[in-house]
Amino acid sequence: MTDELRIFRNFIKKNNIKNSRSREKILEIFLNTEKHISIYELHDLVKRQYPEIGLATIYRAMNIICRSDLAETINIGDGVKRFEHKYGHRHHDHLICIKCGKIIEMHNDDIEEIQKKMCKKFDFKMTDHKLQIFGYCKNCLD
Amino acid sequence: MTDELRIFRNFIKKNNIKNSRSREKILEIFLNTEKHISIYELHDLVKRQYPEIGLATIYRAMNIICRSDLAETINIGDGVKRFEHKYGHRHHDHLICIKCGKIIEMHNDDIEEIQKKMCKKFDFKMTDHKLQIFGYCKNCLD
DNA sequence: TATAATAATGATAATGATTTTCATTATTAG
DNA sequence: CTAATAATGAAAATCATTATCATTATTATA
Ligand SMILES: [Mn+2]
Ligand SMILES: [Mn+2]
Ligand SMILES: [Zn+2]
Ligand SMILES: [Zn+2]
Repeated sequence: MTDELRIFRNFIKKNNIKNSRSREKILEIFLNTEKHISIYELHDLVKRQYPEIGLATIYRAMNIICRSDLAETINIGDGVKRFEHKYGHRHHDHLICIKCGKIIEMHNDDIEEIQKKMCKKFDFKMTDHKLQIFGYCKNCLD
Repeated sequence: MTDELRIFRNFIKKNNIKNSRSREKILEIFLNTEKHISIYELHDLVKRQYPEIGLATIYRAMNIICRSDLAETINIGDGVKRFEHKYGHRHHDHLICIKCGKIIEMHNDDIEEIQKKMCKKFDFKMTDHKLQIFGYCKNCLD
């Protein structure tokens, strides 16, 4: 059994949620993609193997998967939530190509440090942050 | 006439848009608030002086005001776009209190510099970026 | 294993922000 | 002043997401 499945089942047990075949299939398919994936795209993927699974079930499953800390959402401002793996992936920021939609992941410790410093300056207790850089990726520069 | 009104009328002229009383009133009221304001809130404000102005007109006006670079949108992830002044306000990032909704503005040149460096590293041509830090403001810490 | 309690499901309706449509009104060039 | 056309408000449409509800699946326990 994978770490992720173990974590998921633990979360299910701890929260008086019942097990469900569908939900574990959704988790499996989500974990097998490396995209920043929307509900709609994930539903499409899931339907290929399990055509009977409805959209609402994907919403409900991804909600629980996020609460179990296996996924988190990103919002690039186009009105659609996307999901990415959280387990085994350290915090990172995103470079988002406004032409092709490509999302590049990056991390920089200095930025993180300065952020903390700025929070201290404003007596602000940070719980989370997101840095998104919009522009053109390598391939989309003429 | 204010700088802003001049810029606005120039933009109107350059883009074959007709002048409109309502639109300039919306602009005026928007410029008189210093909040990060939603369409709904702005409509409420506008209705006090001009009860006949409809919601769609606020949407249409703010869209043009943004295109004229007098305003820009921020999206703090609650599904509602907010607008803030752009003219005469340099770029800044936001600390967003997840309890009371307060938005603190901050700017740090080092962060901006590192961002540019990271873009170079990935051959990415930045057009825009946003950094949002979520947490608790001074007043909301117990 | 059978059963009762209850959570999960899919279809569909509801919601909320935003956009579009359309008939009417306002602006503007000539 | 008039014709052309953009702007308007009301209402309908759209789109992502959430809630509802009757049915099905899971699970604890008798
Ligand atoms: Mn990512
Ligand atoms: Mn601001
Ligand atoms: Zn690209
Ligand atoms: Zn606060």
